[in-house]
Parts: sequence; C-alpha cells; structure tokens
Amino acid sequence: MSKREDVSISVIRRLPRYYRFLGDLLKTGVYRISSKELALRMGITASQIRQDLNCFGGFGQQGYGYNVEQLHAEIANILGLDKKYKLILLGAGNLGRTIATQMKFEEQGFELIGIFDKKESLIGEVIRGLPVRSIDTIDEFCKTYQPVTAVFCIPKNSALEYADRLAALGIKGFWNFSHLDISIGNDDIVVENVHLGDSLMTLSYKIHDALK
Amino acid sequence: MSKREDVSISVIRRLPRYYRFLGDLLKTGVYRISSKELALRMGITASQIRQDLNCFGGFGQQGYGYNVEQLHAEIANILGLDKKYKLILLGAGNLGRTIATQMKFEEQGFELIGIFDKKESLIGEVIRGLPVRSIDTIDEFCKTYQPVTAVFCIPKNSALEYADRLAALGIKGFWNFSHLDISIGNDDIVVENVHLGDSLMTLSYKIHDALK
DNA sequence: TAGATTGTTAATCGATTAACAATC
DNA sequence: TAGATTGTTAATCGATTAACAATC
Repeated sequence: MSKREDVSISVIRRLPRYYRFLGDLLKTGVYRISSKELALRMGITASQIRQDLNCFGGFGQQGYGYNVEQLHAEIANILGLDKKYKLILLGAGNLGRTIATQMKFEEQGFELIGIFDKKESLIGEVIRGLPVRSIDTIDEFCKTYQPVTAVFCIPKNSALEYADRLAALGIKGFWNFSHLDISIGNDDIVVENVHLGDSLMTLSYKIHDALK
Repeated sequence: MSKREDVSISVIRRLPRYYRFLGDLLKTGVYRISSKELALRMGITASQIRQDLNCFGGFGQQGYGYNVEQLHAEIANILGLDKKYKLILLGAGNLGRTIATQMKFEEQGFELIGIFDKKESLIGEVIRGLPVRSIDTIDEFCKTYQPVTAVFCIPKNSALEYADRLAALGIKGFWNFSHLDISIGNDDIVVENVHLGDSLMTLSYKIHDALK
C-alpha cells in the first residue's frame, strides 16, 4: 500500500471481490496469477484489474504476474481488514440477531462489543456472547468503550432518532439496514447502506425486463 | 411507461430510491413536486432526476412539476411491483428465515411459494405460513408450480450445486446472498447479488480512510 | 536473450451536469 | 400574459478499455 489519494468508490467496491477470488485461488493452491487469467475468471478486463491495483501501488512483476498470497494480503491491508474497529449493533430483532451471529466481523476489520434494543423483553438475552442492553444505556456505554461504528437494524424512525445522537457520541461509520438515508447533511460520517428492499425491487425490474 | 430500450443499470438502481422518497412525500401529504425540490431532498441534481425519468416517458408537466401519486405509481409499474413472480427460497438457516419473514415480497413484485433446506431437522417447520421442504423435492416442486425466481441463502458450495439445476428448471432470476458469483457463463438468467461481507469490507475501507 | 506481463499513458465510451427552447 | 419547470440537446466529467514501452 503506497500511493492512493481519493480512489473512486467504483474501484473500492471491486476490492472485496478481488479479495474473495484471491482467497479462493489460494485455497486451491494457485500461487501466481496474471491479470489476464484473473480477468477471465472474474468476467472483467485485465486492464481494469491492473488499473484498479495501481491506484494503491505496483504489486505485480512484469513477465510474471502477481503473487496471489501477497496480493491477497495487500488488499486486506488496503481495506483495513486487520483492524479491530469497535462496533455496536442497534436492534436485536430478526435481522439484528442474524447479522450479529452470521457475520465474520473479526475477519473484516471489526469487533462487535455491544448489542442494544429498546424492547424490555429482549434485554439480558445473550447473542454471540453479548447481552442485549437497553438502548437507554447507550450514551454511557459509548462514553466508556468508545465504539467507532454502528450497525442499524432498527426501523426508520428509530434510526432517525439515533443517527445524530451516535454521531455526537463519536460514531464515525454506519452500516445501515434501515430505510433512512442517514448521510444527508452530515459530512463527518461515512455510511454503507444495505437496502434489501431496493435490491429486491431491482431484481423485480431485471426479471420484468428479461421476460419481455 | 412508454419509451425504454436498454436503460442503464445505474438509472435502474436509482428508481427504488425515488420510489421510497415519493412514498414518503405521499404519506406527508405532498401531492406535487418539482425536480428541483426533490433533488434537494435527495441530495442529487435535478438534471439527473429529469434524465432518469425521461428514459421511461414524460411524466411531468412544464411549469408545474410532477404529480407525486402518479409518478409513484409509474415507477411501481416500471419496476414491476404489481407483478407476482413466484419465488422460492433455498436455505432456512438464520439468514433464510429472516429474509422469509421480514421482506414485503407482495409489495415488491413477488410471491413466496416455497422454502427448501437440506437439513432433516428443519423439514416441516413452518415459516411465514410455509412448510420447509426437503431440497430433494425441489425438481418436482418446480415442475408443478413453475417459480421464476429463487433466493439463495445457502453456502457457496450448495449454491454452485443448485444454480444450474434451477436454471434448467426454469428459474430466470436469482436473489443471491451466497458468496458464489452465479451469473458467470449464463446469459439467460438475471442475478441480483447481496454480498454482505463485501459491503462490510467496503465500510471498513471507508472508516479506515476517514480516520486518516 | 526472447517471451511474458506489468505499469501507465492515450483513446473511447458512458454517465452526469448544464443550458435552454418548448410549453403548461 | 409572465413565471415556472419540464423534456431534451450539448458540454463536461469520470470510468473503462486499449495500446505499448518498460522490465522482469
């Protein structure tokens, strides 16, 4: 990792996919790969791969290609997967507990340290080794443990209520599953949206379109 | 809905967001809106809104703007939200049952008609009014009920096993939560990927980058 | 050395934004 | 009619692809 300055989000969004493919290659014992071969497997152009990687440095070698293990590690580095950003999760409903239990946070740069809900009956329940805490204790919790990231698995209205509050408490990043568009009017924070409904509607369009 | 021919995916992906904002406007009693005002609320340009909409037809009126209710309905139409594409879900684990219970399929163009898993102990359990069926009965089920869409909440290996098989059984669209890149080498089908891990890694990068 | 493949510059393509005539 | 705002064309900007000299 070396150059970099304002790499476009289009490039960034391709990095996790490179990372996955390189991980798979490693598992199958491939230790060296050319941009041409990787492009073929991924269904993209070799030019794009080389351009993308060169936003961050020259990881390859002319006449040889790329060392799979090294490149894999470089991308992990670029993405910050070795970090342990403290993470809290809001909403211990269906979606919240699925996210809490299924995601491999430790492999992706995060450490889940707290789960919160407003529903009395859920408080105290243990999910992934963590007790569900009352949302009313979140200010104190943040002051003590200083998480930098929050996952929103709460309804739109609650999201609206907590977004600014958490930002004021030092939360810099939101992984947002709610229907709220958090970022608007707040430049200090970063947001990654997962709008499942939008995704499903997009699929609806694609099918609708394909069946014509 | 009128013109249209190969509208770019960038445009399509913005439609659900327009749809959400228009729905919110309707709820708050706004019946008329200009591209300028909508752009302001959404944090995009008015030009983009007008360009996007004009891929499908002229829904506005000079000097007036857009009728919110009508535009909302037009977009629903474009996206095919009034359809009832038959949908099956593979994988009744944590994620699968969350998707099954939480999504508003009927409002987004789909009708969930079957849930499948390979795990013996889950078979017969009822989720959203549907019994979990053995994955072994899926061929017969598809021949009988002819679903056109499948949700993949199964591991990569299983996804690899079932993608082609389902395509052969008439499945045209996949909502893919697995780590497999389904589409490669199959032009007949449409795929909408939800790579939660990729999304989380992207967030990791953004935070990493913002904290610099 | 000859062959392969990168890193990087240049060319192309597509998407976004600006401008404005048409028109309600 | 005058003012507002669209639909649409033109200009700009950014991203992808192609080409090729550098070099392992």
